[in-house]
Amino acid sequence: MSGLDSPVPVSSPDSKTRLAEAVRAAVLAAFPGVEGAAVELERPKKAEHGDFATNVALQIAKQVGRKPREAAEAIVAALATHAEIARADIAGPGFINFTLSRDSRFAVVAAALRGGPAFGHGGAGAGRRVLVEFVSANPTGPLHVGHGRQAALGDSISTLLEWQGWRVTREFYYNDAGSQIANLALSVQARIRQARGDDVEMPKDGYMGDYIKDIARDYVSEHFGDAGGENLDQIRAFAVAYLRREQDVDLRAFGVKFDSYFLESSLYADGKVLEAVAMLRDGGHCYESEGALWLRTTDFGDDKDRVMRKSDGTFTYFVPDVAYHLDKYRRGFERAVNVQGADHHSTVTRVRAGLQALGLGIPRTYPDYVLHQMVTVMRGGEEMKISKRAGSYVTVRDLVDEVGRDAVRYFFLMRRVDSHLVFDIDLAKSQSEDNPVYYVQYAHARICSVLREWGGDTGALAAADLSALGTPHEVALAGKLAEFPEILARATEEHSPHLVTHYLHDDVAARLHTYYNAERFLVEDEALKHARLALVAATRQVLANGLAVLGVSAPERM
RNA sequence: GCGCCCGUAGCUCAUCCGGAUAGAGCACCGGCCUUCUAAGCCGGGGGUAACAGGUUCGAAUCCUGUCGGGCGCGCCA
Repeated sequence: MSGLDSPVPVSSPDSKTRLAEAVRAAVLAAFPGVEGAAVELERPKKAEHGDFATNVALQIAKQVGRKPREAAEAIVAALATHAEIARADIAGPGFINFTLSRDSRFAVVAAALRGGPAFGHGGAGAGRRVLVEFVSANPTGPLHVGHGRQAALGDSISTLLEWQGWRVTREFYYNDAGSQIANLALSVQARIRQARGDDVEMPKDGYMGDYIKDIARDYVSEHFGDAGGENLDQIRAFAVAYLRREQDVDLRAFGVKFDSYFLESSLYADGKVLEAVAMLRDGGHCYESEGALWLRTTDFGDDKDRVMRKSDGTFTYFVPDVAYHLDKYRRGFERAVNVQGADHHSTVTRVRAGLQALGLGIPRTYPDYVLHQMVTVMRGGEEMKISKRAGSYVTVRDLVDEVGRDAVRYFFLMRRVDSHLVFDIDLAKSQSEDNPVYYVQYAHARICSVLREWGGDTGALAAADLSALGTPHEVALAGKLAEFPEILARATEEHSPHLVTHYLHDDVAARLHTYYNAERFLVEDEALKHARLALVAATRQVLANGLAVLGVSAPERM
């Protein structure tokens, strides 16, 4: 292909890295032996502060016994000529502001177009393995909105990790044997009997949603030998299979795929629970009291010790939890990320304590936890609390049916995980720029439309001559595009997809909008037209890649 | 009572491993404008970042305390 040389290696040092190294060298040249001079380059908020800024002079001023601005002058004087730097200015209390050359400013356009769907990938994971556990809903009912938030978060965090070179396994863990499942079987049994006219009560704390009646009806129609609902084991197996199937339908509609499903019961069947108990005992942190077996988790930072085996001889959930995470570690997952609701935060300390008590040298912070706050759903200015199917809560399916998968995913990712999320159904449905997902998708479709209207070879734009670019809008847009790989790297480290949503909306789509209003792209001047089309095509690529990380589609027409 | 999270413009939220004048959208006010898609544009008012201390050259950001809200504190999962 003409003009398309070998693709830019995505891991090659970019302007920022090269500049940081040059500044570090200058600092050492100006102040030999200076310590702790970590050169952090940041992208200033104000355009007049240039493309990059560093506070290194302020950091070292005291140590080297100079005023910050004097130190900054010395550093600038020591700075070797650098093709990418157009100028270096000292400003404010002692910041050094760097302005890049025009070529450097727009280098991102070719990088994004050549990188294509891979633009934004990084190598931090280096092929290591990570297990992301999320949703992990017990098969006792339809998925609720909290599970939806977990599904969106877990899937996006997984994608982010993949983009940084991690080998990711998405895993769904579920309890198929505990007391909640017994309760499910009893609830179905009661509905079977009620349906044939028996005067029976629902169990205490039974599941009251209409779906229990559906399961009862299907059970009866498929199990003629048990019209009276006598076979509780068979009912339980049927109900679990039924609800697992339902949850899978919902997850598929949501576009989430798991690589593996892990059953709590398998930990018992495979002897892993007993093995974990034996290991904990050998570790010397167990004791018997009041007829129960305890683990001294207070040795590892817990505020009280935890029961492992109850006085009735059964284990608490804590033991299989430890066995499960030991199993993750043994399967070769160097890291594990658990996405759960904040109501599980009390398990964090005790699971980690249990893993420490094994004495295997598992990292103290294994696994990582992403605990999200509550979700409430608003419609017509009022909180929506119930659904027909589930009875007492709003389901993922309700949301997806009403506003579509893209909006649900985007809305679940828009907020920091540690703040309460209000899902505004009316906003999610609206086709207006007030709706953030619509706004971002529209920006993408609009660029596609411009490129269609042009009708030229978009592949050739990667090699376009960009020397006609240079307006403030163009500089600002290109600068934001260049930030994309950094945003992804940070979102990965912090398990924070919301950084990507804000970046796409506020930084990319909004700037494109401004640019669109300020300039025409399909102008007479061929060189200018190609340069502008290359810039917007690069913008399209960034929007598409960002949406892909969120699991949201990037439509070509709207 | 104890633990974790939150408190930023009228509203919804960014910024938070310390940096420059705390940003964006909506709403409000004043002008202009009718499109490569069907997103109007420009300008303006609006802030004690809950509160009080501390650390620092510098605090929305880190630390302590107070107030307010959410969640969790069982031999339930």
